[in-house]
Amino acid sequence: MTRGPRRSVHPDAVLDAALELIDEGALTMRALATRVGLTPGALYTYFPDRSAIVTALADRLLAEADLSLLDDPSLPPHQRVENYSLALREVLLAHPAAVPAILGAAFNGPMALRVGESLLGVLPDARATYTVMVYVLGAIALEAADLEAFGTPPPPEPDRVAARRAALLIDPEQFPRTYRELDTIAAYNSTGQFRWGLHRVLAGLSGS
Amino acid sequence: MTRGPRRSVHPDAVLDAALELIDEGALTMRALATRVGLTPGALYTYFPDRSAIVTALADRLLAEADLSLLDDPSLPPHQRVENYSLALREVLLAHPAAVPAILGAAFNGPMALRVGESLLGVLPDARATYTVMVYVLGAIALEAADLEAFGTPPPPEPDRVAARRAALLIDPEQFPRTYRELDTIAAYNSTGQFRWGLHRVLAGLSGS
DNA sequence: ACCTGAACACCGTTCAAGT
DNA sequence: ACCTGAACACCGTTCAAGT
Repeated sequence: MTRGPRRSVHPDAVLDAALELIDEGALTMRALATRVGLTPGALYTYFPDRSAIVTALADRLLAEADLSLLDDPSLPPHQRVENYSLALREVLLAHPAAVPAILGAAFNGPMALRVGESLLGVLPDARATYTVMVYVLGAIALEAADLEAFGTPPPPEPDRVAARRAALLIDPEQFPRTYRELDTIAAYNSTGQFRWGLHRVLAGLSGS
Repeated sequence: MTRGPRRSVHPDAVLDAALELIDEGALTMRALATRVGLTPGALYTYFPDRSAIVTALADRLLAEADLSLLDDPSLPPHQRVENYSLALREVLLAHPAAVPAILGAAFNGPMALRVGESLLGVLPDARATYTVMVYVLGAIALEAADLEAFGTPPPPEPDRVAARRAALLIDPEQFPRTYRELDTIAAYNSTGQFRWGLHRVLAGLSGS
């Protein structure tokens, strides 16, 4: 019974443009309006305010990670969690500037609910589920912050690790333990470290 | 040989005022200048720009958690990590609005380096150290985001858990597992969940 | 060096008026 | 309902000029 669209642009097109602008470094209502061919005031018939756009965007980004990775019955539970976590990490790190919004806003959104429900099907109890979410989102948040320091698009991971290693100038007298671990520290923000930590976390949750 | 101060206010006083304004909900250069009795432009003789203020503030906040908790030789390593983590959590959750800045900025700061060095004295290897930092900072970030939804000062933890529980209206048909765990989910942002998860993470790291 | 006053180039949001 | 044009009340930052 709904009539044809009266809007000149689809709300999803607004979110597309918003994500582009976040990736480019600055999401403003004025730039967003220009990009979709509207006047700033017109955006307020699509979303009540700027924060509603960011929230909607965060939830949509969360939806891009394939949730069915958690359901594959042919794989052991920990493998499913790892597969989904890696997928989520990839999706979110493709848009590092949007990550802070996700931690703040979207984990109350509708998609976050679905993620939680699926995770509960794989892990022993709710506390374990939350512990994994904390680790995965925490790692992604720290990586995203670091990633923003590089250009856009950022150089590949090995180059980033090498650049970080070269930038770490540590006084061995003052920070002897740090100095000894510089190679590992330079690789903190890497897929390898992410997986290593996730394995340890899951191991700890199994023994409970 | 340095002469007496020529500045009308100490840089630390600028940071004090900046933290107040963050806690009140909005740190602007203009409000900050007014609070310390200056004109906005004068702030730029103290800090090169707004982000430098936020970075300095984040590092100072990090310094408020007692690092010596990690060194106490009379306690087992895991107990020391827990004591410090709880102290850091308390310091940061007292200023939830400042937490995003800490994740983004300060973990390259001078104080972050000292935290890392001390942690390396307690935990087996650098990868384990980072895994703990990810868990602790991730949990604090998620809790801080939630805490900002409450007033200032926020109600005590049990009241917050109860309020969250009452707000969780879940369809048992669509989200059966979530529905079954509502009490636990309402307590995600609590000292108990934080400690439980930290114990599991540390257990996982011991077995490596 | 530190600070003021004033300006520049922006913001998010509102709202009467048009279609 | 959707949109424009214009305004309101802000921003961070710069800079000549004063001390």
